[in-house]
Amino acid sequence: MARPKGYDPEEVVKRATYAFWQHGYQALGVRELERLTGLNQFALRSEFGGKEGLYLAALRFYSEQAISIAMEPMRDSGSIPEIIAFLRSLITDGSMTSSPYGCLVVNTGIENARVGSADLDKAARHYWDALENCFEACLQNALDAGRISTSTDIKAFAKGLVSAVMGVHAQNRLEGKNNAGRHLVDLLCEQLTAMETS
Amino acid sequence: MARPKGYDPEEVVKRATYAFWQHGYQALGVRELERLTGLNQFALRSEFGGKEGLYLAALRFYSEQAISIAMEPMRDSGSIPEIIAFLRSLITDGSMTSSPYGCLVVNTGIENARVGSADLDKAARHYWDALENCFEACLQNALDAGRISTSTDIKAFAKGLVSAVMGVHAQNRLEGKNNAGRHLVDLLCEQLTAMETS
DNA sequence: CTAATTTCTATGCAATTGTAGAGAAATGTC
DNA sequence: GACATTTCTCTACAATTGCATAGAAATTAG
Repeated sequence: MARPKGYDPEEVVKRATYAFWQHGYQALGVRELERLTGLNQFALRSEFGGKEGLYLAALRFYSEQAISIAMEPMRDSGSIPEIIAFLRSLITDGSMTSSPYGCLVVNTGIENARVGSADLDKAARHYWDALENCFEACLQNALDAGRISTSTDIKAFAKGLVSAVMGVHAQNRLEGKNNAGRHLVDLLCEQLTAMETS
Repeated sequence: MARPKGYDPEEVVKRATYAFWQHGYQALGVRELERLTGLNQFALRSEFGGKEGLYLAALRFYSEQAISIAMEPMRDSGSIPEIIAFLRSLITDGSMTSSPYGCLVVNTGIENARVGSADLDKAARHYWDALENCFEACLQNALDAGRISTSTDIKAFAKGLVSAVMGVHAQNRLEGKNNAGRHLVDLLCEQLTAMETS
């Protein structure tokens, strides 16, 4: 009935994600993007809605992956150890949240790419909200279990951890090493451990 | 002997700093840059070496200002309170280290602007080294005064604080509010205070 | 006033940007 | 094999990019 596509849409999104992750949005031209993803110019428009469309697809892919995989252990019955494990995963080989290129969502927000920022802002906000909720749930579980002080401001602490995660990603990207932010991770883990044992 | 310049070089660098700070490097075209700085096309080349040259001048200006002003209290006889004051300045109106646009050095590093990265990397590294040294000196002073535990790994802690500062700036830029990173600042200040009183 | 020197304005240029259109190519159905 | 449908390649286009050249303008020295 029709000519088959010469590419795998999923694979393309995956490759696009890594490409934007590494180079950013503006610095990556469509021709280089086509080369890196194996996409042709026509498909970039017809299937993904051009450079901007593919960028949004990449951002959603990254976000979904990170939320469904990296944050998963924290979601239901997580507590302090799960937070610590997540923080450690930010600087551990093999984790998708650990990269010499930092975090796509952080990079996107800082580059402030002049894309139609409506969908873009929404995707970014959704990501950080998910992370904050995970931290908050874990802290609440820890509090319910009597493992941390009842005087702890859980919401504020969760927000603080989110910013710290951004710091780890930023440090990783600035140094081009996926474990450059390890000292901040250590610092946070020590504080979490101290909260628990006191 | 010659026609006088129609602009104030210092003022131009100042305005360029704010412009790049806000818009980033790539997203800011030379024509808009000229408009925002009051510069003309000829002067941009002859006096500053084009867009890239002005960018480097802006980065140096920002760095020098921050190092000589914001970090100054930490430099000589600083201790824990001086670190706390610096961290608070990151989210305080009127401080040059507090901005809804984050930090020029962080933004630069993350955008990974494809400028001749030799000078650029050097400027950025110098900035973070200066900050790390300030933190380290303050912690050393605190340790020498017996105000914190001798088991504290001062160098590691200082490095962790630097990453945390990046996180505060990132959060500020992502939300477009100069105090968005306040929860991380609170978290760090609490930890520093706890270290001191224990 | 003239000349010399520097700065400014105007125009343009080669390169790149993202996008678009037209015909060729490749498939399944008849 | 012919057709319809979808995908792909090729070319091109308008816009923007940063940069550069040339002549005009403004200032001081003589």
